[in-house]
Amino acid sequence: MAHRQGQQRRASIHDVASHAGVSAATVSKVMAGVTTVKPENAQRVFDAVELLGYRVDPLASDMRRAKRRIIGAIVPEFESEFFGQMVTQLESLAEQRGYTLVAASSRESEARETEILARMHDWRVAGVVLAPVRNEHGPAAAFMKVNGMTGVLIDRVLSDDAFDTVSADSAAASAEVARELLGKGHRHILVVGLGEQAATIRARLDGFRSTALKLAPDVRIDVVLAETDVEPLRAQLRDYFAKGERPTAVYSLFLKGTLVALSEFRRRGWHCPNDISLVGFDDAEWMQVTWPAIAAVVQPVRQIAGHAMEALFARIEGGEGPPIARLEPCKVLMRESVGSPGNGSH
Amino acid sequence: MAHRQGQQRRASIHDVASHAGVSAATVSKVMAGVTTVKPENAQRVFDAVELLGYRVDPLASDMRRAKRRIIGAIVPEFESEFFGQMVTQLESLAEQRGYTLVAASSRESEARETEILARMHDWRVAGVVLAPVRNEHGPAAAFMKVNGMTGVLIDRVLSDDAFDTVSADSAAASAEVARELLGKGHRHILVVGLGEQAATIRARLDGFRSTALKLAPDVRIDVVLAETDVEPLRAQLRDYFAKGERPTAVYSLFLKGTLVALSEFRRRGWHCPNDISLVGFDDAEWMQVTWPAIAAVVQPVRQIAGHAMEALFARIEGGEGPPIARLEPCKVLMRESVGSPGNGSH
DNA sequence: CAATCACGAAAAATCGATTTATCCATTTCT
DNA sequence: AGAAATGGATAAATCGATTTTTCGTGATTG
Repeated sequence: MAHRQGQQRRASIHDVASHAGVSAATVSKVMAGVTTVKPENAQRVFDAVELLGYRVDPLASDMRRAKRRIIGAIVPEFESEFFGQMVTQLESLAEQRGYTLVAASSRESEARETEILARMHDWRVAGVVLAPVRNEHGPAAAFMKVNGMTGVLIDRVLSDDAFDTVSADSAAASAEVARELLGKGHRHILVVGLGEQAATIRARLDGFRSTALKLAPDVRIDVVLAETDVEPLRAQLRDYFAKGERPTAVYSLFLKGTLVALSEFRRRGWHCPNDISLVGFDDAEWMQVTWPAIAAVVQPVRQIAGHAMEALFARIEGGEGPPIARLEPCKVLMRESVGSPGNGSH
Repeated sequence: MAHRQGQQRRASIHDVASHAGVSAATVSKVMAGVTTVKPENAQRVFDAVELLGYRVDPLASDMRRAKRRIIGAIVPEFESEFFGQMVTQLESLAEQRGYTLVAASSRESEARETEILARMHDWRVAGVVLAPVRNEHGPAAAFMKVNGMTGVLIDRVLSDDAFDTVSADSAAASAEVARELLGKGHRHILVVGLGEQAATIRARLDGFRSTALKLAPDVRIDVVLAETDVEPLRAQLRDYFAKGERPTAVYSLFLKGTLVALSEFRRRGWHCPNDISLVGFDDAEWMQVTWPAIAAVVQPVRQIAGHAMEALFARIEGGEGPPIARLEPCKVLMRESVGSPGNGSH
């Protein structure tokens, strides 16, 4: 761990200045690419920089600046494909603009979310992409407002009076799922979800229900909504089926719910789509290689990330005007896990 | 976006000092929790801090410090469950010690890896957890050495002469897979992998092959190794099967390979385990809810993260001694996708 | 030929803290 | 009583840059 090279102090602008025989101010100008420096001196500075392996110290450099070329990203978790792809996209887009993305996860805690935000504020980030734990009305968004931070809210949000928002058009996608399922003849459908993420889940549920009822007023829609965690949902679902309920299709409003549903089907020996149909919000790579392939609503991650960054940079560069709420269309992939009721063997 | 509060300049230590009627030095001491301050003055400082909403500016505060309470984490990608869980764990462990974790992804590029590392060095991180793209001999580890950075290498590494390493015991896990498959009677096995990640993939392949050959010298082991990307692997695999090769089991050395194998099986209408058996390195949540459940090697993410952070903090706190290479044991879950050859219908 | 400009570079102020050196009152010791 | 020690606070130096101001020199102009 101890190395000759590593021991010596990092070269400062003054070291470069004295090696090049100029003042620190001149070095600073050369590094900034200012043209009012005699080419000869500039060259000596470049040589000294090369020789000493000098790099501008961002801590010192940024101290006088109001904002740094850093974008903060806060997501509820890193463990899902969705947020993993989201952070990857955001990171790549930030890099393209010469910004550095600093990512952190709130791990589904609003308190942590606000703490991270405060820290990012201390770091003077130029802007923040926040995927709130719950919705746009939490303490984190409030903190951003009070402190005049620049930011964009994504995913579990609908619209806000202070920040631009970008999210998947959950309601429209749910409506399409409703059309598909009813079109196949389903008249008893179970919807499973997790309540905490209010904004999105509500949109998904309402979008589904209203469209379904419009198409077939006699349709029966059961809802199993857990408050916070996955395990209670599993228990509730187990109870539901244990009571003898036999919907012909299940629509899961989020990925974990799809997994829970599948594992319950498995436990009971039900196969898709013969015994029951299944559609889930959120696609995953594995869903197209399983038997059956699982039908899913694909969220447009790239579009959400792209428009979020576009909106954010527009604000960073001083863009004015009322906040814009974008809804990006989803794609619904009806795979083999969905069939018509009554084709099964039970 | 414009708010009264947000407009006004952030309070500095001097603002607090003048409000409290003391010097900036005194404020600094109070903030640092030094006891040699008259309680009365300390109280006035606290009041002023409260009133002005003062927070220490980390940029200024850290400027004189050699190291900041920041840990950098660099992973090859954010999109897999494995690295998602890893970053989550690392973040949580850093938080427990009062450090902030800054995560970034190299997106499978060694150049980017080194750039990120240089940036983190500029930020004076206290230490780095690096999951290198390829192995411990890349430019990133070299950079860390030259610059005397404190760090730990994880995942795609075996051991290093400068840094502690922590990774899954790929060889042992592969050996166990070999025992399981041979025990079930398999004598023609295909191993699929991606070559770039040299360190790990090689260990997995060698561990499998040596054990298999020891147990049954007559076993036939085919290997399909793609260089860099997934699509070439898919093509190679397709060719392999098209030639009429019919191994009775496939062992995939990494998650994406498992997906590729499954999708090829699907294309050809083969079912596990009747037509062919499948085991994959890397577990995922969905593998236990599909039909059949997919056998997998579970990497001990928590242990790897835990020991990596332990080792890192030991070094940060000045721990000396030669670098330690840890191998964490994996668990092999033999699920339904593995059976005995010849039980099938083809 | 003296006065004004332009150019390039250096000196000094600044950013917001921390830390060292100093200073002033008391209190304690001889 | 005078010297030394102590507690508590402040002034000043420092970290490593950027930015503003100042300065000197040579070129242009009235």
